[in-house]
Amino acid sequence: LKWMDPGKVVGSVCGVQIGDKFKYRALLKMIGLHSQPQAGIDFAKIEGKNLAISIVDSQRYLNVSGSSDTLIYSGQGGHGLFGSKSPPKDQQLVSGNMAMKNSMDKKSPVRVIRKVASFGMDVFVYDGLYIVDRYTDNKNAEGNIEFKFHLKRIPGQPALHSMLKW
Amino acid sequence: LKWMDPGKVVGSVCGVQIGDKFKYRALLKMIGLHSQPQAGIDFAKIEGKNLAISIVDSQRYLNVSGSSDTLIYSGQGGHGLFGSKSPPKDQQLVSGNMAMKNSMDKKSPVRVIRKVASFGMDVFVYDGLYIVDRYTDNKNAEGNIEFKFHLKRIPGQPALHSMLKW
DNA sequence: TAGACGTAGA
DNA sequence: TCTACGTCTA
Repeated sequence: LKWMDPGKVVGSVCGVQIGDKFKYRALLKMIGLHSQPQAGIDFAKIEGKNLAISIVDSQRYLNVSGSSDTLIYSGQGGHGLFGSKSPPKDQQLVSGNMAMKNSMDKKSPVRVIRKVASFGMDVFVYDGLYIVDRYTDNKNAEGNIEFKFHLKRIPGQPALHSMLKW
Repeated sequence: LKWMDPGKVVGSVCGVQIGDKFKYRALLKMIGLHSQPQAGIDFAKIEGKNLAISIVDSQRYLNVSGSSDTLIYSGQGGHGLFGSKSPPKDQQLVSGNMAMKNSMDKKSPVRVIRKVASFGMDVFVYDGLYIVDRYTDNKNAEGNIEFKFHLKRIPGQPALHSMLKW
């Protein structure tokens, strides 16, 4: 009746390689890649501080991928999603956003999972470890504060595109 | 990349016995018991008509279980759920509700899955095949039309309580 | 208890 | 595009 729980791990997950694909968010949890059923930022309390350990880029926020080793990830909260009905608000430096800042301060690695379309189907692909380099908290088009976390891929990992076998 | 899809079946599902328990709705789909991720009524087009093939009683509507072989199931739509924020409306005889009526007319069996609490956890239990006996479309407390489908358990099936082994 | 980058089908 | 008896974590 109870699911095996792989728990929360910082850094690489044993047995999971770059390019591994998963159909459902629920699978990410079972494998131990990302525990949150919907939230994009997963974090864990490490030595008394919440550190971000994985993020899922489902392209529902206005994230920007620069080169293949750069990712700009929008903070959560404030209803900044596409098609959200709730009135927009300022994002707050709490919860997942605070965890992202803490990971930045500690230079702690963050797993990145990207939702990509493949043959008309969506899949979640593991893209390896990133470091949060810096963040901004500018106002967006509606005038509300929105965090943007700038992540850099840790060098030495195989390129994602070279690991994609469909 | 693709899930095995057991497809939609009317009546019993091969390999599934009364009393079988499932933790998640997603499992009901994988097994072929109920394809809808949230909707309570699943249906399929049979000989040109949509017939209800399975329902999930999650107790979010005001359903009434009479004796162990009777079930009164509320129609869908009209936001008749507990804690719904949307303004209530009249339910319409469309979609799942229409499928329930069609199953009634054809005396086509409907699988019933019940969400029950067990040791503080929720589980979905397969309860066997029912026939839609009749339905009403009275106004509820708020003055909106609400369907009530009266289902009778097909005789000869083992009692659910006798199959429950926790 | 409420928030969160869900998901399939109509 | 939107609805639908979802589901987990904090």
